[in-house]
Formats: sequence, C-alpha cells, structure tokens
Amino acid sequence: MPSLPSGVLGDLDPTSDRAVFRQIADQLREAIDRGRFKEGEKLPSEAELVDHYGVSRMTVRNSFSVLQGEGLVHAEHGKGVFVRPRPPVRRLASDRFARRHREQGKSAFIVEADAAGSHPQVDSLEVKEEKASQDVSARLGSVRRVLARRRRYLLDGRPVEFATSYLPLDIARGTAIAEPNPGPGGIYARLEELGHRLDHFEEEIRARMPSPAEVKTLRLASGVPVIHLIRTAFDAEGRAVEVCDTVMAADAYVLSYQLPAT
Amino acid sequence: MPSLPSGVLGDLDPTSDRAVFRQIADQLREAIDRGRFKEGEKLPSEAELVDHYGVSRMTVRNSFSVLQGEGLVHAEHGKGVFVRPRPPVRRLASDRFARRHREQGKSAFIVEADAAGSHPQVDSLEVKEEKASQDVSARLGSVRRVLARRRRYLLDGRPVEFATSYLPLDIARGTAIAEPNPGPGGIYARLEELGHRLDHFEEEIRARMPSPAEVKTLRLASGVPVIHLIRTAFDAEGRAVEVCDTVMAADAYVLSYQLPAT
DNA sequence: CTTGCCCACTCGTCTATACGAGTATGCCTG
DNA sequence: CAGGCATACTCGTATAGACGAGTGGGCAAG
Repeated sequence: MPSLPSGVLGDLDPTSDRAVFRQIADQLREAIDRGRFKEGEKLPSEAELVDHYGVSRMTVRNSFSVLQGEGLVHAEHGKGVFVRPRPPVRRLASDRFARRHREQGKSAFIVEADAAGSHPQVDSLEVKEEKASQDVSARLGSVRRVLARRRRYLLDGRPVEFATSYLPLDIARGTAIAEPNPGPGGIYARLEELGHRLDHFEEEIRARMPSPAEVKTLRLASGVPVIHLIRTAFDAEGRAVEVCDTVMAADAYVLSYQLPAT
Repeated sequence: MPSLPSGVLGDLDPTSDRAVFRQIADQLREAIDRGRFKEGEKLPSEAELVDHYGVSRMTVRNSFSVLQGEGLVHAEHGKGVFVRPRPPVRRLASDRFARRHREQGKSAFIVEADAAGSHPQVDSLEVKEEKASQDVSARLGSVRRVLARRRRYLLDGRPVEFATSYLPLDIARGTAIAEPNPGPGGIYARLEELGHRLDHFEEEIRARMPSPAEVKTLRLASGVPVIHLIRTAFDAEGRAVEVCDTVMAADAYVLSYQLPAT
C-alpha cells in the first residue's frame, strides 16, 4: 500500500468539539484549496485515510460525502476520489440576442462555441404541440396549447444546457418555427419575418439543486447546482411571443449583463 | 411508537438494480412532490422507516442524506426530519439601481422589504481600507488598495445576502462613502455628488455550492446553493468606480432582467 | 401551581464487518 | 506476441450495534 504524501494531512484533535469526519473533511478541503491536490488529481484512497487517521471506513466516507456535497471532489467507482476539475465556462452576454447577432446563418450557441475553440453539438431535438403548463400559459397570456421546441446543448461532448421554447400556436403553427431546423438566425429571425418585431426580453434567474431528471439529462456531478433561466420575448405591441425555459449546469456558465444606470 | 400513515410509502423492489437507499429516497421524494408531506411537515422518523422497510438505520439515513443534498428536507437534532419550506423570495429587478430609485432616503433593500411586508435588517457593518484582491484590482483598473464596505442583509431575522463594495481610495477616502452610513441614496448617490456620473453597470452571475464560511454567515441549510453576483459600476468616462461582490442564498432570490432586443 | 427532573424519542457520530462491482495490472496460457 | 484470466485495488451498499446530545412531555416534589 502506498503511503500518504507526508505533511499534507495533519492529525486529528481529539479534544475538539468538531466531529472527526468534519475535521478530516476540513483538512482535505484545505489541502485542495492550497493546491496540495491539484485539479483532476486523485485523493488518498479510503483505505489510506483509514490507516492515516486510525478511524473506520464509514467515517472517511462521511468526510468524502461532505466534500462531494460542496462540489469539490467526485468519486469514480473502482478508481478513486478526485479533485473535480473546473470545466471551461461559457459566458452568456446579455446582448446575445440582439438583432445584430442574428444576421448570420448559424445559431448563437454554435458561433460562440466555435469562437471559444470548443466542439458544440445540439441534440434531443423535439418539436411538438402540447398543452401549456400553468406557468407558461400565464406568461404567454392565457394560451391553452403551445408549440414546444426542446433541445439539449453539448460542449465537447458534455451536456451543459437543456432548453425548451414555448410559442403560441397562432404564431408558430405551419411556419418554419415548427420545423426541426428553423433556419438561419433561429426562431427569433423567423418571428421578425412573420411581422413580430421583437422589442425586449425579460429574463428570470434562479439557482437551485437539480432534480434527479436534470442530473440525468445534464450528467451532473453531485454538488453542482443548476441555473434556471426563464426568458420571455415581447414584440413591439407588448405581446409575449415566446417563453424559453433553460436549465444550465451552473459550473459551466457565467451570465453577464450590461445595464444602463439611468 | 406511532405507525406510518398507510399508503403513503410503498414497498421495496428487491429485484431492482436500484440501491435500497435510493428506492427509499425516491418514495419519499415522490410523496413530497405529490404533497403527501407538506412544507414544514415532519417526515417519518428514522426508526419508523427502519421498521417500515425492514432495513438498517444507516440505510435510512443514507436516503435522508440524498434528499438533504437535493435541498428537499432538513434534519433538526432531537426533533425530526422536515420538508424544507420555501422561504419568501426576494425579487431583484435589473433597474433597481436606476437613478430614479435613488432619490429617496432609504436604501433599496429596506424600501423593497418594507413594501413586501418583511422585516429588513442590515448588520455586520465593516468599513475599512485594505489591499485589493487580484480580481478586484483587475476590475477596478489596477488599484492597489481599496475601501471595502461589508454588510449582511437579513429578512425577518434570516440572513439572505452578504455583500462587499470595493472603491478606489482616490475616490472614496475622506468622503461620506467611507462612513458607516453613507447617507440617503447610498454610495451611488454620493458617487454622483462627487462628480462621478454613473453610466452603466456590468453584472456577472454564477451559481455554486457555498463554502463553509458562507454556510455559517448565511446560516444555509444543506442543499442550498448560492448566487454569486459581481457588479461593476462605470462612470461616464468609462472608469470602473465600484465593484460590489454579493453572495446570496439562492433559495431566497429571483433575479429579473429586462433587455432590449435591438 | 410551579419547578425541576426523568425519560422517551429524535437525530448525530462512530465502529466493525461483509459482500458486491468497477478498474487496472500483470502474469500465464495458448 | 496476443488474449484472457486472476488478483489487488478502488468505491458502493448494507448490516448491527453503541453511545452522545438535543427536545419535549409527563410526573413528582416543593
């Protein structure tokens, strides 16, 4: 059995009020923060820590579960526990839907990812008519049924975002918006062609822990929250013409907004 | 020993691949989602679930820890495990720092909370000069030392937000901004009086799990992420005159932005 | 009636053990 | 040399038991 790198981890304080598993978690966390264990690096195995601290295995596992909950480490069955690497972050600027960005052919996601040197993918295309949820109906102004466009975005093979656009049927039915591929500039370009000149967007942002379904869809590690963004697009008459419900892996995004001071 | 409410929780499927503690967590989660256990209500005790499912106590505790990680429940020592109530949410509009909101005497936080019928408090006032962190220095344009204004915001006694404003010394030193109470309209009003007409703000938003220090300061339950917002204020010359670093309890906030479509 | 104590019930921490399953390595066999 | 298997290591799941500590209700003493 390989022994621990000396000096990285200290001893326990038996006189402390702090629970043993918390003390161990504290020491590991500090070692990670100080860079003694680097991103992607393997932590000492459970057995090694059992030997080092003279505690039972469940106590060590308890420590790991604390760090997992904080999103600091992740365990891989059969391999070990590793410092969770910070994935490349996608930056969303508040002007990403401005009209000037809508002229070219490709979607904003593809363009941005290419620019950042990542390999973008969009999958799980589903376009169908369905009953509007209570929330969507309220946002769109009491519509009963809507066109729903679902898709999942991946960067370098990793799912980072899952989004659904909802549009009133009287706007979207029978148009290019109801096609799997709505064409250059996306559905916002199509909306404007159809005479719905976009005036402004409203975005609501929440953060929370993911549901089990979201963990599965976004392949989230434990300890990674999601950013839940709901965007409503309004046309020049003040009518809500689209609601887009987006769930993002929080470790893959920074949202950036520019606001006037007036 | 009180017996379980009948019919709420089913049996285990011994043929399933799914781990027993996950099956139990699934059943509890579903019962909560369906409203069989309401907000604030006590779940069956560990001992009751041990009896009901015929498993060991650690297995039941493991189930609870899954739900705790999802932010669905919280345990209270000596009392039980409860469905976590959703706290009242504070809504932050993107125009909350617009000049027109800056005329009256009280701070935005106090005004909004009063309007919402909550009892607001601001504590942990600390105002001091200090060395700028690398990040703050970069945002403010390579300043070495800054004035830091720290404060914590509470709603109905619960801490919801912890914020630090950083200002270059050449702007803030010796002014009302360096006072614990900067006066009506806050530091933005003072900045404008000092000739720094505010032009626009830039806000960066991240979500992540809290550090242990943040858990303590905001008294966060496990399974509650934080929203990390960094706002930079620019004056009419394009100079960054303030950086405000804010950490919010994610279960207490919805951020709302209004964006032009042009 | 009030005070204070005891006790039952709750979750928190920790030990010791067992077996299963995924991974990687190296050796052995063909 | 190539393939397959044995093995040792990893974490995952589950059991059974022990003691500690916070909470609240009931009972007994004052």
